[in-house]
Amino acid sequence: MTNIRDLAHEANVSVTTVSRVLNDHPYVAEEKRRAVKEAILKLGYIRNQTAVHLSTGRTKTIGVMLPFVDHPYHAAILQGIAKSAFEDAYRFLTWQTNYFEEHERTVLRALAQREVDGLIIVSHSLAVSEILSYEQYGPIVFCELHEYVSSVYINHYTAFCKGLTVLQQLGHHQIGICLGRADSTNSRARKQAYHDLVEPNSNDWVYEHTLTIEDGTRVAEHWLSQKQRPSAIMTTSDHVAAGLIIALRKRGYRIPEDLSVIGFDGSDLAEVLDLTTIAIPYGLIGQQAFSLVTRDVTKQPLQIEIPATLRMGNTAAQLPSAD
Amino acid sequence: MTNIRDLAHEANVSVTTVSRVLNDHPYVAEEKRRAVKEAILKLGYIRNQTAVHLSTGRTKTIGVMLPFVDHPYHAAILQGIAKSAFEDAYRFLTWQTNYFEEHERTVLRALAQREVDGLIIVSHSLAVSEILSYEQYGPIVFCELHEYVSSVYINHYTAFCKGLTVLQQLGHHQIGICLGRADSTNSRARKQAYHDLVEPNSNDWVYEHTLTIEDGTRVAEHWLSQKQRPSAIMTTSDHVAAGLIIALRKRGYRIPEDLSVIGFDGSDLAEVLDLTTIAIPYGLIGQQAFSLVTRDVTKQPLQIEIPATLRMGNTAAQLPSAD
DNA sequence: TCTTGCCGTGGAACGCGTTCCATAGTCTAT
DNA sequence: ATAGACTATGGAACGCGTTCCACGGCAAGA
Repeated sequence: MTNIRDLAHEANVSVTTVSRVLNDHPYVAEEKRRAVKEAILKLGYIRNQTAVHLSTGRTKTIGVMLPFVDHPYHAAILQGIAKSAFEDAYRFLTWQTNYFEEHERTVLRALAQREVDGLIIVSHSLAVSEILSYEQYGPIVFCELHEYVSSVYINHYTAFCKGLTVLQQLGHHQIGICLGRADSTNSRARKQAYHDLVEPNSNDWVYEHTLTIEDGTRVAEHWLSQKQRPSAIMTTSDHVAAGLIIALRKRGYRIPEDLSVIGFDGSDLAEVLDLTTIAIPYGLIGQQAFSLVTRDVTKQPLQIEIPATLRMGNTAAQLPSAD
Repeated sequence: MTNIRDLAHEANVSVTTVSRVLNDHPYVAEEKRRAVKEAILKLGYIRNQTAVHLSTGRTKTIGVMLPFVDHPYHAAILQGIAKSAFEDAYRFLTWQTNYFEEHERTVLRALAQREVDGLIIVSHSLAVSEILSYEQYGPIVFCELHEYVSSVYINHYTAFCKGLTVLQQLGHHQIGICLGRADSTNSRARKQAYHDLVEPNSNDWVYEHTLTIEDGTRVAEHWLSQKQRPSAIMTTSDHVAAGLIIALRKRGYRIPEDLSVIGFDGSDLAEVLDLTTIAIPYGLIGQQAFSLVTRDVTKQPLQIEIPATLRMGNTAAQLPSAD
């Protein structure tokens, strides 16, 4: 493989000059610049990026930690990252952790080992403090809100409030909610919204550990088994809403007449099923996270809130008989 | 930053010995091994991977070229790649090309520049010959069938035949199909199946350029506008099927009574809508592609066919009035 | 006793681009 | 005329882990 020294020899210049030509530095006479370019063509030289990485101490690569690359929500964020990264001639490495702590540590180690210049943490199960102990090795950006830490986030409290308020405006008083992982930051915020706006004390209509379509069908079973049923449910995600709706329709129930349902995400699924949902611009989260992780390291942590908007479909309706 | 030479000094051994300890090579006295490990702890040494990459000439990283990271089909393949890569302590770089040729060339260049050891091409628009001209820099694996090239593929001909045959067995004679990109390898195979099994000559019921939910609604419009309508449509993807079905149901048509529809992919969407579909184990494609791209370079190209299976839902039914 | 062969260890080269520092010529401002 | 600034250019160190090669010691087989 021909290298920069071969080029220097061929073009009768120093390696420094070759490097300058390669990097479009000024201070190279036009004549020599041409000579180097000819040598590149003649010898079929191709820059070895690994050498550049070692030499510069940067890889122009950022790491992305997420639990599942093929969940619509995470894939959409990834899409935004991919877009921004490409525009800035950055690369990104993706790690799918399945929320396993040991897998997450692999990602952190990669940062320490200089495989990546920075990290975007889309979702995690490790303690934030453990993650932040790696900040000495490079910038870390979260896709959920943490104090004093760079983050791009959805305000799940206000987002859930939007959904709950609409249900109340439609006359619903008996409202349930679905939550995802029990102890996550997001779930806590959502639960808080529920307690503040709807049910200060009771958890009878809080359906936990729901994330997938199957979980949605489980919620349906649960709802069916209850003596006192909510007339509306604000769900974790469009997937859960879909599973819930499909399962109930199969049993002969009508949505929204028998149960109003609001999804969350604004995914394809919501479109197909004409779900009323809280739409989140996930691609934008990825783009903003990328811009945060690549910006000047010396700057203060920045927190960017991404807006959630209610999108009306036909799965949430006026309560037929107000009691 | 402490490096291997600092360690050698601290532990009173040579850098060679340190390297051996780091890599679990034999031929290191237990005593020295311990001394090195103590030095690592004491100095807080962390291996610099970029140096390893330069030194070994390998990055243990493979590149993935795909048009969109957030399309379910591609994300599912990515998921399989992520799983296998993690298991083998490999990394992967993803490039989202949007089918832009210049973006695709960026990926090829990355291989030549040794950023990655090999490439998985999930889908592409560049000519295969141009892509293969980069094979000298590392293994390239395709996720669609190409002669004499390592590929992991779905036999779209037989897969489509499965769907078409079922429709015929249900009594349908007037069958339409949806295709994706007009000139893609997959579309050609699917069209061939259609001409061989159903309509040797006519293209009246071949709906092209369909990929998304919106495209599905477009197909619905088209179908509605036709005097002679097919009684069944085999679609490009579950998304197209979903768009088509939803649009027709909105217009008051019944599926499958008025039109039988078969999807393709076996996605979440199919599950939700209870689509009859051709299910593809996309994760498996990713896993196999990974194992091909990382296996012994000297071996012959290998082609692995991934099976497609018909999954019955309730969107394809017996033709009510056989003519 | 001599030859192999294996264990253990280290020096030094290697992979390769970047960049600091020194040198020198040219031009402008004082 | 001279200090200072700018243009050009190259030598050599640097970043850092890997590995080839040489060498000494020791045990087993001939």
